[in-house]
Amino acid sequence: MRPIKPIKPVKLDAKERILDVAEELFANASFASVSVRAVTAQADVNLSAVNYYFGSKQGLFHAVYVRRATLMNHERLHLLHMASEMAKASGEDVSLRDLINAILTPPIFWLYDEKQGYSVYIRFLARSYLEDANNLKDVLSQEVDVFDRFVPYFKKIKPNLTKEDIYWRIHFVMGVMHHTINHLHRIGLLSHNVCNGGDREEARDRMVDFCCNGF
Amino acid sequence: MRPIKPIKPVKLDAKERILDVAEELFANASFASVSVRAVTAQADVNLSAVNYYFGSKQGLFHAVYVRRATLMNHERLHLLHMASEMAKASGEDVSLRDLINAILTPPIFWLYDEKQGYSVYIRFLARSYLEDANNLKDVLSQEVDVFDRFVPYFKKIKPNLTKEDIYWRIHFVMGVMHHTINHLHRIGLLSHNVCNGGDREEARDRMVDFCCNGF
DNA sequence: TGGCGTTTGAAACATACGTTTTAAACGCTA
DNA sequence: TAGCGTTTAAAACGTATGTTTCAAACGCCA
Repeated sequence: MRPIKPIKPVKLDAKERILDVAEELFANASFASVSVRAVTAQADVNLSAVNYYFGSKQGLFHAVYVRRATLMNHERLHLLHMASEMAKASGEDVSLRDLINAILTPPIFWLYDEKQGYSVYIRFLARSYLEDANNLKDVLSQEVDVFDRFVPYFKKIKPNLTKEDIYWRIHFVMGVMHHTINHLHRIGLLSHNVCNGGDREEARDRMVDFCCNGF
Repeated sequence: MRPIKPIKPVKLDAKERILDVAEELFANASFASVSVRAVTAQADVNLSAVNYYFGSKQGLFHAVYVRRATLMNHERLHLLHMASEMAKASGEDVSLRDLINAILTPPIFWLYDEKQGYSVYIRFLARSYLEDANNLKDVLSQEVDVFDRFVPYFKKIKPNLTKEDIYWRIHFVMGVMHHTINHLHRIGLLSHNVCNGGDREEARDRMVDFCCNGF
């Protein structure tokens, strides 16, 4: 039933298409409930392609993760760096708001980014936190490294807090973020459609406000 | 180390044992990755029992939920009621801390309750938030009803907040809670074992502090 | 004790899954 | 064009799954 076949097929790489589809499906359902067949069918690719390119279903999952993992944490560190430079120039400390901003802005802005598929990735990432920890050891360790870079700044602003306090509060900030990401659509139900969560600046600012005060 | 064994074999109902095991397995892994066979084997029950008692695997999942669902929300409303009575007696408003407390204390205390299996249920509940929304329509609506009872109290304490503000902040409080429940073990990794998250009062108080300030 | 509704036991069924296999088709370089 | 490594195609394999079946065992009440 195909129409006239074009000379050059305007298709992305099969590998890339598989990653896109897998990202989307894994973002919306658990690892076990997403079948390789569903991925390959939706990516318009042969069933064996997944095992060919990625070795296994697990390999595919991991590949989806690593494709964009470091980029987001680099964005965080970049925001931290910029805030640090600005503060240095004006002779002040980095503000608490800057720190929270640097942690929350990349994921929440990605969440609303429809074009490049980052939105899907963020939901994928948030969901994958609940999968078996084996798949995600390197996910964790990378994020831990990033937050370690933030701790001294928190400590400088709030010298009376212990490291324990700071870790707990970073943990809560992550909680606000993950829950917002996973259940953003639910704010409508909770509020009887008073809130809609459609504006990324609003969501970001509300989260940042809440977390700054919480800290 | 049980004392003398009574004459009647002290086995729980098969039905109850299935629910206990399913609760535990569903708390630790996704719906699709938990097999009926794993449940029945661990519950020391025949394979067909699940379909006999609950009709289907989905039915079992739903039964696990409904077994303790209303109780927790009743505890929340009870705490709200008590705080309201105390406040009335002293002629004051219910404090913000009382409200946050009433929302967070039941789940977080259940989380640390080893004896009655409530701990497992709380993790089951938090995880089930990420499963397909179809299974959980009544979960949501019940929780929404409970929080609606809280809104007027928030409004009275913070009259300058809009309803929208309040719903967003309740949403964030839930985020802190769910993330803490799902990733409590992770606070150790994040903090390089500075924090351990072993004390329910500490966890509760830290969450309440954070959320009170955030509000 | 006898009878009957309820519960359990063991096996089988049909299906969906991840993975493997084998050969054909493709794309590039010599 | 010939040759060869890479990619795709289609089918099959073995296994695990949810569910059904049907007879045996049980528990209770007359």
